[in-house]
Amino acid sequence: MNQTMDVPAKRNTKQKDAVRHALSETTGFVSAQDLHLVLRNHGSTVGLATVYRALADLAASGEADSIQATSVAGTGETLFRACGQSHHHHLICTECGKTVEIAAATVEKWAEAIAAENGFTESSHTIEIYGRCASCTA
Amino acid sequence: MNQTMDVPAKRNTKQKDAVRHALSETTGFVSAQDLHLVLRNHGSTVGLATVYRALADLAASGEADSIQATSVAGTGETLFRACGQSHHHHLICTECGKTVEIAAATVEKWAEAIAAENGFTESSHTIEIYGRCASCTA
DNA sequence: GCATTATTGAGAATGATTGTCAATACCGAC
DNA sequence: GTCGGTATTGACAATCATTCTCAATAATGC
Repeated sequence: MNQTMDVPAKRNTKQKDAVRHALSETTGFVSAQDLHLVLRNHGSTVGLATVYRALADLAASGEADSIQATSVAGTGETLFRACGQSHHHHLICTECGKTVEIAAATVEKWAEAIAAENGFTESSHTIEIYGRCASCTA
Repeated sequence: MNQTMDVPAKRNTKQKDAVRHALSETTGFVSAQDLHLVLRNHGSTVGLATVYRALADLAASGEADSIQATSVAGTGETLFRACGQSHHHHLICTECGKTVEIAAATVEKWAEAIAAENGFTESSHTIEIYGRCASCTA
C-alpha cells in the first residue's frame, strides 16, 4: 500500500459535465475541436484546453473511446465518442461517421491466442471496421 | 479509359531508394523523423520533407504500412514499416517495437461479415495486436 | 461562511506534418 | 552522349492539433 496519494482528488465541475453531456449527444465520433465549437455555440464558455482535459479524463476512466482519424483529412486528429463500459469495437461509416458498437468474444480470444502463440504477454488490441453505411450507399 | 494522365509520371530517385532501403533495414516501426535521422547519420543529405513524401508514396503503393503511435509517448506520430504486399495485420511489442506479421483469413471474413450484417459496404478494417514480447518479459 | 487547492481559460509553446519555391537531377528524345 | 522538359528535392516557413503556463476561479471539507 504505497499509494501515498500522489494523485490529487478529482472534483466535479460544470464544464466536465458539459463535455460529458455534449459527447453523449453525438452519434458518431467527434474531435475535441468540434466538441469545443459545439459547446461554444450552445453558449458555454469552456476553453479548448479544458475540453481536451475533460476528454482525456473520460477516455482514461473508460467513459469514452478514442480513435485516430487517419483515413480522413487533416493532420490526424483524435476523435472521441461516449461508449458503454464493457470492452467492444466499432463499425464506423467513413461517409457520415455513424458508429455501431461491436462486441465479439471470438475475436478477443483470437487476438489473445495469436499473442500467446508468439510469446507475447499483456496483450491488448485495436480493432476498427470501416465501411459505408446503408444510408450513405443510397 | 479516361485516365487522362492528370497524375505526373513517377521517377526513381536516389533518395526514394534510400528511404525504401533504410525502411527495409528496420525490424519494427519507425517514425519519419527517426528514419530521417538515420539517413543523415549514414551520410545522406535527404531533407525531412522528402522522407515524409517518400514514405507517403510507399504507403500509398502498398510497400509500407503505417500505424498511429497513440499508445506511446509524444504527440502521436505516424510510424512506418516495410511490409509484404499481401493484406495482413501486426503483432507489436510495446516495449521494443518488434513486429510480427499476422495473416488471418478468419478475422478478415469476420470483419466483412459484421459490416455486411449492419448494411455496410466497401468495408475495410484496422487490426493491431499489442503486447510485450518474450525477450522483453525477461 | 472560509480556507484550501483542483480546475479553469486564454494564449503561448511544442512538435509532427505539409506547403512553398528556386535549384537540381531524372528520363526520354535526338 | 547531350539536351530539354519537368518531377523531385531541400531548406525553411506555415499549419494544425495538442499540451503547457499561470493567474484567476470555484468546488469541497470544516
